[in-house]
Amino acid sequence: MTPPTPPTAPRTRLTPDQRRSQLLDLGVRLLATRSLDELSIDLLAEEAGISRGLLYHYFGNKHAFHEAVVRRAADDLIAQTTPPTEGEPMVRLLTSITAYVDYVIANHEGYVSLVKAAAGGNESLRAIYEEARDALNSRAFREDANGQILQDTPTTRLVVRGWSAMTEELVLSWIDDPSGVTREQLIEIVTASLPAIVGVIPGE
Amino acid sequence: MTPPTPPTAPRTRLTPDQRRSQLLDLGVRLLATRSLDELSIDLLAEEAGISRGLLYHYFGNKHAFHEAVVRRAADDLIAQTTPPTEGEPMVRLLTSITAYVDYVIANHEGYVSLVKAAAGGNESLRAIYEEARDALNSRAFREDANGQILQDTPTTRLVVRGWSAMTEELVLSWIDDPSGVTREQLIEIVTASLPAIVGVIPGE
DNA sequence: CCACTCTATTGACACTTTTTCAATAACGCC
DNA sequence: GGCGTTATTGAAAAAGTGTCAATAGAGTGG
Repeated sequence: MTPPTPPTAPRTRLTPDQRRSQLLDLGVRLLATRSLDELSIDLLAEEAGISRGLLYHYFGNKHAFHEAVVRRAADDLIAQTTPPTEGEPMVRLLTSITAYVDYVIANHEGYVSLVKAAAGGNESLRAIYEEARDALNSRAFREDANGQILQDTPTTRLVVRGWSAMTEELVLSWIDDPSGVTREQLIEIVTASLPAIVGVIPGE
Repeated sequence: MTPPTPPTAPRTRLTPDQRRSQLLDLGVRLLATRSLDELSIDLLAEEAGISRGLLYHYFGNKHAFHEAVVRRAADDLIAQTTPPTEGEPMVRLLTSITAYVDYVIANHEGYVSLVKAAAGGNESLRAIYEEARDALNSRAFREDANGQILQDTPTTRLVVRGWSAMTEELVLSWIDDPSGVTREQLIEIVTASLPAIVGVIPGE
């Protein structure tokens, strides 16, 4: 029941960089509509119009390919939510959170796949995700001419990790079912809860 | 390069309940150190010292086996953290959180398995996890003779979901690296942050 | 203590997906 | 227009999943 392959598809030859990019982009795109382990080499090769062998040539094995796709998605997230480097700290934080929320809204499917892939995956996948999240988190600590929002202590770091897990859960749950909460309220809740939680750290 | 299998391993015959238990326990243990799709039937059968066929006999297919493993971990969590039904609401919450934290400390492996599988898995796996988490969360809402802690509105539910994701992240991160925070402080942070976050919900 | 029966357990086989690799054929260069 | 480099392919091996008739523990009755 092989679909009648056009006699012999004319093979197109790209530069390694072009090909790699094409495959990663396609991977990210496909990931939005299925889970990581449903993203088979077979499927990808067919969608890309290439042989399976080529994928192995570029990425070595399925797992490495998945890793590259997740890294691509994570980089995309970071790139599209870069915060301003100037302004009042709280304003910068608000801007950063707004960018994050809007990114998740716009790339809902893809973001869910990223999170799922990372959470359910092995060490290396989780590491990529951790790295991305640290990049987001550290924005709350970043120091600049206007001073920084939070002290950088181990406990604060821990609490910020927690806050960021909460943020992720809130945004994703909200998208599933806003139940009366507006985007603005959501952003307000997320933003205001950071100082609220940090304020709860026991003095030493 | 097959390791020299002892001529023919003497087959041991257990009761179905014993065997099922053995396999589920092993499954939970193995899942703690690898991802769901690295938990192959092959690996499990080898670790258990049985044939692959036996796994299929008991669980039907790989997916059903995964589901059974996750359900096992979830049931264990619920059973071991039943909260008190009496007392001041805040005291009950504290007791409940303490039980949760101690459970995660004591059953780190099993809990990690549960979280990983749920986050990375499909609908049915996530449902099992959600069910367990709802059972924990609803304790914060449970009404009794002493009144309840929180109003039960959609927004509050949303925020509690977030809080609970934060709690999970905090406890797991803390176990990985306590960096100076004591168990008591951790519990205090987690407990105090629930009212702190709820207090941040915008009035309407 | 020895069949005998019941059923837990196995092993070999069919099928799907991943991985390997020698052979092939685009494209740039002379 | 021929030539060399190397991107790309296709076929076949390997690994994983699922099926099922055949095998052999372990308790039971004689």
